[in-house]
Amino acid sequence: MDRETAQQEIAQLREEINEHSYRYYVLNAPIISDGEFDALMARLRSLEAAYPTLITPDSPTQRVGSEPAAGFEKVTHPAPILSLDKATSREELFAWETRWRKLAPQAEATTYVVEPKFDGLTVVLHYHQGEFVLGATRGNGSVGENVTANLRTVRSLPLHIPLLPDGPRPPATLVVRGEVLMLLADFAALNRQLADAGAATFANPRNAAAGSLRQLDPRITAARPLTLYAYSIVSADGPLPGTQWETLAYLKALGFPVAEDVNRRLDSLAEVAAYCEAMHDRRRTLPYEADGLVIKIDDLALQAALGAVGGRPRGAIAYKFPPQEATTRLREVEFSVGRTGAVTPTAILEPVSIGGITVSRASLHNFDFIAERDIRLGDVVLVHRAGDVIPYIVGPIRERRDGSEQPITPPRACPVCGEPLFHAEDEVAYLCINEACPAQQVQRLLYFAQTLEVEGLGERTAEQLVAQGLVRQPIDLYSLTQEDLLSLEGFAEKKAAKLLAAIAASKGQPAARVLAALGIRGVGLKLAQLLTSRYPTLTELAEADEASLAEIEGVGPITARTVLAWFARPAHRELIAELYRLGVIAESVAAPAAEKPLEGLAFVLTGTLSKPRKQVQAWIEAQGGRVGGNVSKKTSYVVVGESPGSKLAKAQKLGIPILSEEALYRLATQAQDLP
DNA sequence: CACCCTCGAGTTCC
DNA sequence: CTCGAGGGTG
Repeated sequence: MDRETAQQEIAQLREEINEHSYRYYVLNAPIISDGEFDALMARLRSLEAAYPTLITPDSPTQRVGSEPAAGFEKVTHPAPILSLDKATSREELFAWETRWRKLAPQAEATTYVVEPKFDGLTVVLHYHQGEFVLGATRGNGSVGENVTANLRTVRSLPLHIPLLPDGPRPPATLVVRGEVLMLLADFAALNRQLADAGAATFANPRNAAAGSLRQLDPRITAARPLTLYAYSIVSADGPLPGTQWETLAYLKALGFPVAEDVNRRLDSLAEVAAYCEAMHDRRRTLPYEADGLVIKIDDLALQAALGAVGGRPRGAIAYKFPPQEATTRLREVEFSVGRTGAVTPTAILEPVSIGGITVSRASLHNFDFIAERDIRLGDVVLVHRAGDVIPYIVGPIRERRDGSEQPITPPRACPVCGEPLFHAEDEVAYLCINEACPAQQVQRLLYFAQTLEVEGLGERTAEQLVAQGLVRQPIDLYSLTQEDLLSLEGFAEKKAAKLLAAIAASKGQPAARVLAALGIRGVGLKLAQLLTSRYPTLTELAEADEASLAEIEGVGPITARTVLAWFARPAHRELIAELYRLGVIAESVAAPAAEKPLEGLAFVLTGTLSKPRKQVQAWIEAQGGRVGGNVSKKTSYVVVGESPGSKLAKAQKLGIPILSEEALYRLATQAQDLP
């Protein structure tokens, strides 16, 4: 191939690749597969390798990052980046409207634009004749740093505009403001990758984005999954839209990603306030972190006329969501003993309100978790709510130490029974290995009752039954009498009869369920089903040998050994026999081979469904499908209910098909009709 | 042997 | 929801 032909093909490839990137990153509607896209890139790379002089800085291959810079140059922004006034309530929003209306009594416009307040880094992007020539960080608002080389590696940043040939012609010079951030799914993947490599992880997506953008070596930035959203035009030589809403549309037409999922134009502040409040719950379904919303007067001329006071523009305001994290003091650490004997540390916190609820406890998971984060007694710790629900300790605020903080060490003895704890070298957990430990007896009983769905047997009752010596192991439940129960505090005839009935009703269960209820380490419902699919009765299972157990798909040598060790004990064999004798385990009846329309499909459920999630899960499994906890490449469908969680975002990112609950039921019936 | 995925176990608050 | 462990895979 001669140079000229190569040059033509290179130009064509670049155009194609840019168009497909735009469709993928900005329009979210790719028209070719990832594989085809990679092939185009590979072809371009090989041509450029053959003709290195044809490589230009705006080539899509150059997003991989160039040589490291010695430091960042300073860049003076064409207009200072101001910070916004804040509002945390509907009242403060209305106060803001009253304020600006006083200054512009003639104004009739009541139209506002609401946009996400991204938790990322503000960047200023300069284009000359449609080419991206300079990109800077916010810095102190007036002077930022030149991070052009790093920004070039951000996939969703247009290197030249417009991206589509039929887009509007850009002005000769154009300065755009936007936000660089890391999507939550990308952040999680990056942290997993860093952790696996033994490197330090980032505390949050914002730090990850900041750390990635401020790398002196752009090749590192290139390997980090950064994303851009644009939201305003700082300057341009030529006519510009007169409203914020049109500006957003114009930016999109030029090829910039805009946050269409959140952006709204609303006709009154009452609607704005309602939208803000509705976003409290919706924020966690966003693919990125946002700590609030930005509200701007749509009319840009009016915005400009209102000016700024104290470095804050009057024509816009930031609405902050109620915080989902807070700092508080770690007062104490409590140690609990689970049914397996594992000792779990729990932080007792100075009560603090996070996102509307008061948090006073949080799991510390294990002692490695404490050591990794260097969490100490008396520390002020940062607490957030994982998935906006479960309190999670992010780590200590080291700056707030006064030297009185004490290290947290694993106890030597079981906090409940006092026996020495066992810590295997290659395991994280500290275990109480005393089987008679009351804590374990209680937890095992609870687990058994829960697995067999014995209603009315809660923690308090379980504790009493064990403390009174009425129940040592779960099977003792079946010999409880009315009299026994009446001796317990809070039990009168009605409650006692109810519990006895519930215990009796728990008989006649499939072998798998009872096997799971026994609480053999590592054997839950799934594993129990695997085991009983090969050995339908527990008596047969007890006779199996290690090798044949480990042959079962999904059962490995370790699980096989644990199971066998359990069945090797005479007391346990006795227990199995007794469970059959009492009828707790039903004599196995071969289930009729049902139609399995969802065979081989993997589902993940998110949001509130019309029926309890468990019920939907059971139904899917009855149809032959599997239900997983998190979305991965292997997930076939994500079933979405009301106010879905982060799984929806992940599914969209991975391109996993989304089903409504109704569509799920339809899927099963349609499949049944297939030949 | 390093990855990715699934499962089990423990957990919070109302 | 998070974390660890076990199992399977390239």
